[in-house]
Amino acid sequence: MSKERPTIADVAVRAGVSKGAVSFALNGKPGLAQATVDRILAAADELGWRPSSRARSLSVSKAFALGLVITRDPGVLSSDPFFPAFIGGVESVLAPRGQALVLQVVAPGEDEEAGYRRLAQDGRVDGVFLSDLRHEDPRIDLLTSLGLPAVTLNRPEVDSPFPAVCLDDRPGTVAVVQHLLELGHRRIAHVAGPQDFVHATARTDAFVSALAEAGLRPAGVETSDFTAAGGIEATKRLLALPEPPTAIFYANDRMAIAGMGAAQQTGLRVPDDLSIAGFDDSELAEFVHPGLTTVRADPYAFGEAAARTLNQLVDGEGPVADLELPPARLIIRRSTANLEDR
Amino acid sequence: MSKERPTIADVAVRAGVSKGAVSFALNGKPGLAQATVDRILAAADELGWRPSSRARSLSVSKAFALGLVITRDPGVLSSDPFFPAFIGGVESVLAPRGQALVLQVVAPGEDEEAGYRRLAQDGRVDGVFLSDLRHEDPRIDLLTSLGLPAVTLNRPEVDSPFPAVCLDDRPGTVAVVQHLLELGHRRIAHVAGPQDFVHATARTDAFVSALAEAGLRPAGVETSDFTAAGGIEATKRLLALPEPPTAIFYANDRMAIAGMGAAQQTGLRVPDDLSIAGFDDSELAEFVHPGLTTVRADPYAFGEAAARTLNQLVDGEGPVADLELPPARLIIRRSTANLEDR
DNA sequence: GTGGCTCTCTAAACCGGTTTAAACACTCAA
DNA sequence: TTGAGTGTTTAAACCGGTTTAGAGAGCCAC
Repeated sequence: MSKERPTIADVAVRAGVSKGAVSFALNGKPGLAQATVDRILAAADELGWRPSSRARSLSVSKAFALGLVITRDPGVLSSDPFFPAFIGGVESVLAPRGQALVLQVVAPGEDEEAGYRRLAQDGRVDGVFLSDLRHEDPRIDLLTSLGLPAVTLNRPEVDSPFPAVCLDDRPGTVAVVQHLLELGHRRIAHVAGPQDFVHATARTDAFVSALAEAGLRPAGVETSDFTAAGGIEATKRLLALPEPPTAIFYANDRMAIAGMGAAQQTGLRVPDDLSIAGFDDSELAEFVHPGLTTVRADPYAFGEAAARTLNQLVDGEGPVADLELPPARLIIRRSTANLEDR
Repeated sequence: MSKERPTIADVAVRAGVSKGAVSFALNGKPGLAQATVDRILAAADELGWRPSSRARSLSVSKAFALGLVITRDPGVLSSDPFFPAFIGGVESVLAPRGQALVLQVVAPGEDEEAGYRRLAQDGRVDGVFLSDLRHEDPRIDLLTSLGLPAVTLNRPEVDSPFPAVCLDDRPGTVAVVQHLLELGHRRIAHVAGPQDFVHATARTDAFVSALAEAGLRPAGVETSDFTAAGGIEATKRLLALPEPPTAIFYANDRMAIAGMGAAQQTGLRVPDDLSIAGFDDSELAEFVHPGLTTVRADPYAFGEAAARTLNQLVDGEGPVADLELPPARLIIRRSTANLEDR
């Protein structure tokens, strides 16, 4: 029952033309009589022929695929709201073009470099998305030397030959701080992400400088790791300070939700005793109790934009411009409240 | 600086042999003198040559890639703890073999069939994982007619020519019910997943029959959609019953956590007034307040097993047996408590 | 010396497309 | 009648591997 797939030669025979003619017709190249084109396409249709991407890949030296290497512990990845939505956005661009997305998950301990190397040297992808940028990110040089086109998610600090698609976290962060200030908070702390990540430090920096603008200093900044467990630890340390904060801004929702649980466990009421804000607007943020004030980005649109930009680069039609997406914005829910309300 | 990649011909010249010899040496085929093999491998090494997977694909008619089509709304996918971990497990098998994972995310409304068709007809993958099995799942027939090897995640109800890798949800579900019964609960309700999914009904059925075994009937069964919003709606309906449940078992953690928030919002205390249990043991389950009693499967191991099985099938060495993984098991936390404790 | 055997190795076909150079058919102008 | 020009089509090379049939070389036995 596994009918052999027809090849271009079958179509050629059926239409009474040469292989080359079929190829021309399929790709809309000029030089064929319209009648011939019609006849060829009809024959292809009748045979249900679709060109083998394997053969095409070989002859045009393109993979018709883009790659995404996710360097993250699979366990932690589970509850990361970013990638699934991002991938959805990427797919929405790739699918209509007949491209595929090649995914690679490497645990932090493993050889991340090897992941990119494999993708490049096997010629499996035409370009990759560079996410979770780090300071002095070695991957920029790696990809340059591999000759693999890439798009960076946000702008790296090192000199980069690659276009960047950017979603500025800072306005959202600043909005959180202002919101908390307006509510009367003065002792505001921050649970940051790992400081080797550019986006983590961006949020931290924006937080600190927004406070500075109001003449305040952070009530505490705890560096954590974006995980729920880490969020709890950081929360405990902050609450144990001689002058504990009245509000905490977390660098992601997961830490915020976990931190909120930890605070509640110690008997604190949120938001009466402690205001809490997160970052991501993950699905649960709206539905935990109380609903989490957070910052919403649009990872789906991020994925779309990144895929489009990477394709522009891969297609090689002129220089590719950086792209700035609408910034993340504040979503106010019940987890933050007026300091006087208690 | 983009040094042209060396080809097998370059290696052949350098080693002073024919292309065929290089191929033999690389693939460990017999018939070459050991000295020659060494010389060839050395030459390949010096040139940094790795065979192009494009060319290999074409000549051996294999893609060296497996496919996963995820039919789910990207927004909902965000907080699904299953796939990322599953993919991590798959990768752990694929990476050492030099295989790639091709991912496709299609929104429920879109043409899911087209997703599989593309993967098959483009010859992009050698086989696919069939997840989220549905009743009378049309994809079994589709893949059969496409001639695309597959492995099903759990056993489909329709006759299937594909091996199944199974992780039984029922023991975990039964354990939840028994746990709640032991705590003294008699009015136990269930928030189910969409009943067109096999795994959703499996949990529901196990729930109902476990209760029946104790001579009880469900205090209510609300079918929902695995989302946080759906979990809240279902919870409200259950709590509005004339005889509301004292315990609710949710078909996944996301609905459970959201439902817990909803219950708390109405003034109910968890677990004092209402016990809550989930399913998945997602990262947040441990850290919400109170910690969520739930059922833990091992999606990473699931991914490993599925990838191994699919590769066996693709490699075509004899019949492939179904595989049964250790069942999910109960994790008891603070969200469930003795009925008398209040 | 010849046939047969084993051990190495190579030339060439092949996978299924794309692309280039050239051939062919036809018209039109000189 | 010839030549140039235009439009259409094809044959063949090519992408970079794998695989098959067979060529040589060396050795042994008869």
